[in-house]
Amino acid sequence: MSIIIGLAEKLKRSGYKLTPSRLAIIEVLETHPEHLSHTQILEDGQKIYPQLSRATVYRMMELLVELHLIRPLYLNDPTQRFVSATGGHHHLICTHCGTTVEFDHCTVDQLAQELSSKYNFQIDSHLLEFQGCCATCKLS
Amino acid sequence: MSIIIGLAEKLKRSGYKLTPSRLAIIEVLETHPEHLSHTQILEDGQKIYPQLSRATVYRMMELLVELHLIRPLYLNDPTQRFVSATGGHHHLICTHCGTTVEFDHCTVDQLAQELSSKYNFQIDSHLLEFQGCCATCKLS
DNA sequence: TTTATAAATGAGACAATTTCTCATTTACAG
DNA sequence: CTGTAAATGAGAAATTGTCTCATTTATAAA
Repeated sequence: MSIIIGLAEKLKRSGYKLTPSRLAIIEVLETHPEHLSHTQILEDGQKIYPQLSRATVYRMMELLVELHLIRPLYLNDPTQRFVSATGGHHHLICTHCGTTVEFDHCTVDQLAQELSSKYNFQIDSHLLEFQGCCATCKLS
Repeated sequence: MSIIIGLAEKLKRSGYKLTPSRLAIIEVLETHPEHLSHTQILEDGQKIYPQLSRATVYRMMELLVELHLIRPLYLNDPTQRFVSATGGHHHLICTHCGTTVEFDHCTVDQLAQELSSKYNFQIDSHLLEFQGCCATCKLS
């Protein structure tokens, strides 16, 4: 699940205005478990707020990435998609059929600490993706 | 480093023809340590083989991804880039300035095994990305 | 409540990226 | 050498991403 709770509050708290466009985008993000692309967010957002424009979606996603609330990722096509940057949202991706399994349990915290001190890098989040072949595709 | 050795042999062995276009692309991939985009590969490839076309670059990258020889990734812009899918090529990405540090040491092998049996997934490769703030950006 | 103001927006032009088609060429097995 | 399927280049078309600017609006402060 990629549900991100409380985006509106976090935006507000950071000093940004809560406009109908932004609320529509947030509603889409909070109610869709998928890994949405800009276009999907635009289309679903327009069902809630028809004047929503493409430019606003791009601006909003850029803002949310800056605030570390979401994170861009690639799955298995050339489309930029987004997942929550808070909490573990990691993937097993089948490179044959594109099936994506999400898992939360992740064991890289210690590695993160080591890298952080080695490179003097403040680590905000991480993404772990395994690529391979799913059960179904293994049969064919 | 993102150097990928032996692409030509692997392609050949999988039954694909070794054309001048493909050899030019391979040469670019094998001699450039950066995370190249389609456009960069096209431009550099045309220095080796001037008639190389954009369509061929797209087709070739798609093929190499299918064969698990390279892997698409995002850094800090909406451009699709590629790294070797063999061996560890992981990243620390600064979300402020885009600086990317690459590291090889990775500690997810056991996790990979667990996931593999839990989901009956054959895992071919993985990608680990840490996002945060680099030493320079922390100062400003 | 009203008002002032910076922030945010939509619309659409524009630019870049990606996909597709199709006639022609080519690598390579036999 | 030859036949063949695979691969290619060129450019059209579609999609995705960026930018500008006149207008609107959320919100803080009066």
